[in-house]
Amino acid sequence: MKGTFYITTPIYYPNDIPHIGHAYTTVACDVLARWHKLNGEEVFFLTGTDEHGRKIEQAAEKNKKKTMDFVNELIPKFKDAWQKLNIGYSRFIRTTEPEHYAVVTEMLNKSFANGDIYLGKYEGNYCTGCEAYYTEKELDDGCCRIHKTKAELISEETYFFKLSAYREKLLELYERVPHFIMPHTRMNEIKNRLKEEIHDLSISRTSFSWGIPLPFDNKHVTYVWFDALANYLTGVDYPGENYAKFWPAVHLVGKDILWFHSVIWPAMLMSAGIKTPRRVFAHGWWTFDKEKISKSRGKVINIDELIAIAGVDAARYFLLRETTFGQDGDFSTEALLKRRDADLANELGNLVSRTLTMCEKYCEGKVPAPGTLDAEDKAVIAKAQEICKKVPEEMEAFNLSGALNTIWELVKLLNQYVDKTAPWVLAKEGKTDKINSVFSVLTEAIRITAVLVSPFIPETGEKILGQLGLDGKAQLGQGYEKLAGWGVLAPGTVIKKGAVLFPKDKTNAK
RNA sequence: GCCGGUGUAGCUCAGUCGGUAGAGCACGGGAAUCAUAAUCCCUAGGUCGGGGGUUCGAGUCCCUCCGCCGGCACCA
Repeated sequence: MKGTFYITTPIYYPNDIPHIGHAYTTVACDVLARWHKLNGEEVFFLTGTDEHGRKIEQAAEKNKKKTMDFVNELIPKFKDAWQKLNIGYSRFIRTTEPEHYAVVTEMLNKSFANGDIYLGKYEGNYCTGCEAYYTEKELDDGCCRIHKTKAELISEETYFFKLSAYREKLLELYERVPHFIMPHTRMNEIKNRLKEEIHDLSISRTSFSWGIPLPFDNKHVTYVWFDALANYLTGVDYPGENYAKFWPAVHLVGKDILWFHSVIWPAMLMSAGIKTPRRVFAHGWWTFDKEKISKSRGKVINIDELIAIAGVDAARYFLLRETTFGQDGDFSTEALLKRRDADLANELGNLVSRTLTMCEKYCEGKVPAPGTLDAEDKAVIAKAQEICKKVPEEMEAFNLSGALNTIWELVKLLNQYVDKTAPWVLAKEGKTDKINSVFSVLTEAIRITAVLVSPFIPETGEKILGQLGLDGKAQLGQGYEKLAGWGVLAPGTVIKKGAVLFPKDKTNAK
């Protein structure tokens, strides 16, 4: 084993319908998890749901259900979505699990014992209709958007966490771990914000009861922070074996919740005497046909719709290739189909297809032993080896789109190589030595491509390996060093050209 | 308002330590026929937002103006 890798998605609010935003974070985590697994590391990949809070409590009431029953009915939607998207998580955590209560309680007790939690008064704009506080920004001219009534300035007793006490320590953390927050511009934003004064954090409520009671005052229920964020510890059975093995985690989050993960969460951990996370990466948002995603205006794409357009792998590929990882992107059906057709069907799919067809025709359907390798053959091998070195560097920097770009350099090179060597001409001329070299190089380079691509589009990766006469799953478990080497595919292996990888004629792949 | 970023070919963007501009896509032309009519080759004369400065020489450094974008966190 080469070490461990622990990656998390945020826990999602189960009241939502899983849509492209959830899918993006989750797929990106899945790709990183698969990559590290491919690299021979032991991987723990956590996702789940955040099930406490006033909104859930109210939604359950509205549906005339017991809160727990109501929540239970919402969870399959998420699990189902992840299964369809081929997400290989290690654990699906729910904040309503008893184990989680224990972890949250312990963290609260530790912070309390440290003197980081104190009783105070929270003052805010309160809408009686919603029974909730709102920030200035969330109000229209001081009025609640739902009830259109003036929010009242009221105060209530709540416990605070001394976030302000951790300002310096957080800044030190960012200095000590240069890539703690990524991308770099986000690090700057957070640092700048922290240069100013920060307020302590209200961590309890008395206005609802669906949550975890404070261990030192059970009139109060834990408000989001200690509850939701602590899931990352519960996920690895803190303080048990998995925790010892996998912590600290890499958190992948949307840019909207970066503050929580890069400021509040590390401060909480410091207070509880627990190691801070390894890294927090904030990705961008998707627009839909250039418009902000909005449920009310129908500008949402849920996961079933996403997959229905061009299949699972095309969807996964699109999300990670279309936009530089970390920046915002625009989703449209046309753009997705274009990616599927141009990159996946025409370039990758067709490369496999033309190679295997010719291999059947000119090499009796077997991987040939190479003939004498000339300069142009060797150039392809050299490039493949170079790419095998570059991709891990990009994955290490979480540059997922960059990694795909690099992999496609190889795909493009191989199509060029086919055209340049023109095996159909070689066949007419009876140049079997060169033909053997060409198909030896091509099949091996395609094998490498399949390996590189497998974290992103796992189904396709395995299919290609299968067509090369290999057992895809077994292959991918062998460790990157071996898989990225040249000469793994043994001469004489019988290829099995299968169905076209990305058929274009149907708009519905599945 | 404060902080930060950005403005480069029709579109999306690369441009490292300053030395007279690059890629992908789209468009146009051609080659080839193994393949999912897929692939490959050729074609970009863009005042590098405006102006000023430093320098032998500036997308590349400095100043200034204009435009656009992001952050300003108890938005669970």
